[in-house]
Amino acid sequence: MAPRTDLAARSALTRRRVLLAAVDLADREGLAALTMRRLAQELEVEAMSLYHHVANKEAVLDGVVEVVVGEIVTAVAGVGPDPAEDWQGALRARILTARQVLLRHPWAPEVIETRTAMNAEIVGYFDGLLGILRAGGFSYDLAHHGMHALGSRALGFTRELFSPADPETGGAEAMATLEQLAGTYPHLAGMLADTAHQDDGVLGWCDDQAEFEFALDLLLDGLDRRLARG
Amino acid sequence: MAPRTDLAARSALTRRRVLLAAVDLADREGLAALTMRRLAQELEVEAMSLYHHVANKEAVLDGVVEVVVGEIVTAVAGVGPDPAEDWQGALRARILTARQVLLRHPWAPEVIETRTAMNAEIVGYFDGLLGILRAGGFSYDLAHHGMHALGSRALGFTRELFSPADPETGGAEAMATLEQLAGTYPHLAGMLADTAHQDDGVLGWCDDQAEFEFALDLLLDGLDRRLARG
DNA sequence: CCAGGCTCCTTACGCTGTACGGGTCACTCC
DNA sequence: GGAGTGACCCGTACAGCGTAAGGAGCCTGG
Repeated sequence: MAPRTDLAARSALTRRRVLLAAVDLADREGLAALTMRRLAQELEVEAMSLYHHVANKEAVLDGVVEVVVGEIVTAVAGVGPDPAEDWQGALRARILTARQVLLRHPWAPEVIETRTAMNAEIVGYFDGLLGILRAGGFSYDLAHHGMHALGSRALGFTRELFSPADPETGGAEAMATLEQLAGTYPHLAGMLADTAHQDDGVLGWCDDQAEFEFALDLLLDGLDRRLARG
Repeated sequence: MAPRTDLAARSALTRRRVLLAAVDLADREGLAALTMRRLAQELEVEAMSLYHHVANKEAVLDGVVEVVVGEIVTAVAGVGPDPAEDWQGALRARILTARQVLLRHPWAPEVIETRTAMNAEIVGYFDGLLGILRAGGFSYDLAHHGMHALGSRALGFTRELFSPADPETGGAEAMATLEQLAGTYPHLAGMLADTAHQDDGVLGWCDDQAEFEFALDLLLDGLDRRLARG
């Protein structure tokens, strides 16, 4: 029964549409909600229908990374100074732009880190970064080391260790366990006491953006010295 | 039926025994094999019995991190020079020792990065690192930035982006896709050509240990300059 | 002696990814 | 024009996951 004239209305599934829906779903409801059934539901389709456009769930995850990195590639196009004159500035601008994109997809780092193969978008992005270093006078060897040293930071993210799921109560919680153990952890207690009065007090004192830039500049400076050293 | 005199023989389940078995299982068969049923089977027990010693699977994962970091804490005890005289050497020695421990548990980084709360072992380890920086003359503020900059490297690991599951064929595979796209990715192609003749050729040219130390020294040097700068 | 509480087991539920076997459409080619 | 062909989608089913609920045997304290 049920005349399926709605086929056109649903405008036909494509790999692209599946992947965009997956990104959208993860953005709205988190990575855990990204299941094949839920994704299919989002596209008003049955789960098994997805398998005609993607090989399996891994392929979906590969695909969403492709989409997100595509966003990055688009966003970084043309930003920053001329690398031949200021490679540090050029690299810095690109990486901070990439970070802005990833802040819109907080689930993406977790997915990216579980990928084992590159895709065209990623390779292209890295090739661009490498081009900046080369324009700045880097040897292939030093550039290679530099890219490794940047690691995931090159894509604009670093995974914070033990960041509480709920920053609201998480900070206070960590604070409490720390205070009651101040005797056994003198240095942490000291650091806490030192920074407590200059900020709001809880572990929310860590400014992600500032820490990211601090570490990035540390690395860029270090690379610059290696470059000057020859 | 089945007289259960074997209770003593199985020497009674404890939280500790569960966690050690979990670490052992992950070491032997990988993280994917670490399921509640499989773990129970390892301990010659039914899955639900585990829940009398651990709250749930998350608690198991918290626990294995605790065990692994415990190994690290034991391993780093007393290694390296006196931090008051050589904080860089002291920090370096500790971190490289931690790395050795984690190389024995290749699945651990993935678990560690998904934890949201600290445990006593971790806090203790970090307090020790902080102590080294303080002995080296760091302000609490700079030490804090430094710890963030080190990130997971402080525990001896960094997650490589897109490292192939099978390094054997993975490198050659990446190589192949790269070669055929040399035109569109000139810098990567150039780097490949440059390094190909000085090593075995495939992407196995990346020496993890060397890259880790390069980046670590970059950061330590950078911190030293910030320290000297005041 | 026996009540209570650990420990452990059995069963079952809802969820996951996905293999398999269709059914229905748009199109192509004789 | 009618038959075939392939793309697309669905329904059902299975094995495996984490874990809630309840029951059985043993150890210990009153």
